[in-house]
Amino acid sequence: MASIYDVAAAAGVSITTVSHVYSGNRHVAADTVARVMEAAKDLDYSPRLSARALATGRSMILGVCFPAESSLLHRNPYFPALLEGLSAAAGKQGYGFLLIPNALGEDGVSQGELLGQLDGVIIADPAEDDVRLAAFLERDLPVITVGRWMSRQDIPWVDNDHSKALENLFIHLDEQGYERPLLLNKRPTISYESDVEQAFQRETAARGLPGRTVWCEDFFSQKTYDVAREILTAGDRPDVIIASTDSQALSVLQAASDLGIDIPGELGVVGEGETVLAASSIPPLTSIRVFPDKLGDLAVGLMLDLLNGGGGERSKLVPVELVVRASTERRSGMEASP
Amino acid sequence: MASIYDVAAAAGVSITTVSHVYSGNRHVAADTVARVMEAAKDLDYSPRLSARALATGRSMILGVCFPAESSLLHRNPYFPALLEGLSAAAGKQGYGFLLIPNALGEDGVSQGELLGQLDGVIIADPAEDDVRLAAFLERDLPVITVGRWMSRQDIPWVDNDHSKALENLFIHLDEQGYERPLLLNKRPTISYESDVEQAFQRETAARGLPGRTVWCEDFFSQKTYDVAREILTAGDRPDVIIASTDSQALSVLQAASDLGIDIPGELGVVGEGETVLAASSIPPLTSIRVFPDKLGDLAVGLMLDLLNGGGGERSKLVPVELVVRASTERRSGMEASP
DNA sequence: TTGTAAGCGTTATCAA
DNA sequence: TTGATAACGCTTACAA
Repeated sequence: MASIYDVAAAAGVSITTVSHVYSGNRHVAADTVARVMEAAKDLDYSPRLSARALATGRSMILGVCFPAESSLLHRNPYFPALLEGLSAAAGKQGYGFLLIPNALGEDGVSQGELLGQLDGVIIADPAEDDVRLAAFLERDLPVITVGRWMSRQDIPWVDNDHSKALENLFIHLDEQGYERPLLLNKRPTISYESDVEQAFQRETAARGLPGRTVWCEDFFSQKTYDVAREILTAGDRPDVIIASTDSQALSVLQAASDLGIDIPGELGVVGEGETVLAASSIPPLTSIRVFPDKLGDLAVGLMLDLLNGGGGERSKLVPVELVVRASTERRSGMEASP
Repeated sequence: MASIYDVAAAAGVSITTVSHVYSGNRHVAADTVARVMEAAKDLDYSPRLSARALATGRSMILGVCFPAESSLLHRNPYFPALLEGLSAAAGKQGYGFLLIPNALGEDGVSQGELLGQLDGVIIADPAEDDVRLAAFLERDLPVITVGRWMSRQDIPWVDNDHSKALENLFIHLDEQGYERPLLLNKRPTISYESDVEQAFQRETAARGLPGRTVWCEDFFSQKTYDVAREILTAGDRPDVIIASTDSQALSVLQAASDLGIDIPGELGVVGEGETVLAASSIPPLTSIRVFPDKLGDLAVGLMLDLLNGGGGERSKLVPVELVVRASTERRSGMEASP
C-alpha cells in the first residue's frame, strides 16, 4: 500500500503538496497537480482515512440507528428507504454510514468502541427510553432525529408533516361524505403516533365529529385483523377507518371483505406510508405518501451544518402527499360537481 | 476528549499499560487494571478507533453492498433482514458496517476515499456486471458474497440451499397431486434465479413433467399480475405456479381470485422468502422460508476467518424450510392416508 | 509485571 | 507556490 511519502517521492514534491492536492486546502500549480496525480495513479495510491481522521479529529463516519422494537427495520419499508436516502446523501459529501446494531447498549463491549469513531448520529423515530440515545448525548455526539424526540425538543430534527396530511385527508373525507371516522393507531411511543392522534382530534373536533381512536399494539400480525373485525361487527360502526400504516389498512380491507362490507360505499379505508402494497391491494388503497429519501437528504444536510459550525441548524418539516385511490372514492369528481 | 496519556498519568502507569488493559494483548496485574479502569471512567475515556486503525492497519469496518437495481433494498424485506443479521454479528466482534451507497462507481469522488477505510466487503446477491465489485477486487479487498458470484466461483460465499428447497417442494407437490408446474422466475442475473431454474428443471425432468418457465422481469408491479392473468387464461393452464418471490405469488393469487379460479383446488401457488405477506394473504401462502439472519452471521464469520489468516474460508450453504399453508394444501394429512 | 520509544499516514503550523 | 516538521492517539517491538 503506497503512502503519501511514496507519491511525494515519485512526483518529486513534498508530502505537504501531495496532501494539498488531495484536500484542496490550498492552491497547487496545475502542472504539479498533474505530476502528483500521475504518480498517485501509478502507485495506486489513495489517502488512508484513518490517518486523516487521526490528524483532523474527524472520522467522516456517521452513525444511524433504527427503532430497536422487534426489528422494525425489515418489517416496515419506510426504514430501508430512509437508510438509502441517508446513505446516498452522505456519500455525496464524502461521509459514510455505520449502522448501529440494535444490541448496542445491552452489550457493553462494543458500545464505547464504536461510538468513539462517529462524527454524529442520526436516529430514526427515537423512542423516549432508548438506552442508546442516552449514550450518544452523554458523549455529546451531534445528534439529528428523523421524527422528533418528544422529551427533548431541543434536538434538531426532520419530520413528515403529518398534521398537514390529516388536514388534507379530512378535506377529502368531507368531499366523500364520510362522517364517522375512526383512527386505528399505535399507542404513542414515537412522535409520529402522537402527531397523528393530535391532528385527528383537532380535525374531528373542528367538524363536531367524535374523535374515536382504537389503539392497536401490533402492526403486522393477525391481531390487527382481529381488532378490525371487532370494530366492524360492533354496534357503532365507523364509516371510514384511518390506519397508521398501510399494512394495518390492508388488514382492515381484508376484514371488511370477509364480512361482506362494501368498500368504499359502506366503509372507507386510508393507510399511511404509500408502500407498494397500497397501489396493488384490492381495492387500491388511499394512502398518505411520505418521502423517506427526502428526509434522509435533509437529515444529512442538518448534520453537516451542525458539524461545520452549526449555523443554520433549524429543523425541517417535509410535506407529504395524499394519494386518493378507490378505497375512499365513492363519489367520482365527475358526478360531484352539479 | 481524554487520550491514553491522560489516563496513564491519572493512573500512574505508562501508556503501554493502558493500551494493554484495553487490548488484552498482554497480562496486566489485577490492581493495575482496576486503577486504569477507574481513571478511564473518571476521564470518560475510550480509545480513538482512528488512532488504533492507523497503528494496526485495520479499521474494524466492513462494507456492505446491496443490488443497485431499482433500490431493491427497500422493496424486498430479505435485504434489510440480512443487513440486520450482518450488523448484529459484526457488532459482537467489534466490527461495524458501512453501507456502500449504490451511487458508488458513477460518482468517482467518494469511491477511493471510502473504500480505503474498509477491512473487507460483503456483497449481497452480486450481479455479474456491477462496477463496484470490480473496484473491490482491484484493490484486493477481502470479499464475501451472500449468494454466489457466478462468474467468479473462487470467491467465498454463503448461500441459501435453493436446490434442496425445490427438492422438498416437489415432494410436497407430489403428495398433493400437482402435475403441471410452472415456474415464474426472473431472468437470471444473480445466482438465486439460475439456481431455482436449474433445480426446477431437474425436478420436473426426474418426474417426466414439462419444465415450463415464464420469465417475468418485473417483481413488484402490475406487470406480474398481467403475466399471471395471461398464464391462467391461456390454453395449457398449469395446476401449480411456483413464484420466485412472495410478492409475485401474491399477484398470482390475486389474478386467480379475479378469474374465479379455486385455490388450492384448481391451482396451487408457492412463494419464496416467507415474508409477513405470506402468512396473512388469502389464502395463506405456501412459501420457502429463508434465514437472512443466519446468512449474515455466517458471512461475517467467513469474513473474519479471511481477515485472520484465512484458515477455514470454506463457503457455506444454509438450509431453508418449506412452510406449507393453504395455497397448496388440497389434501389434508388426515384424508390422505388410507 | 511494566516502561521506552519508534512507528502508522495524514493534516496543520510555520516559514520560505 | 511550496517545504520542514510537529502533532494526532494509538500499538508494538525491545528492554528492564
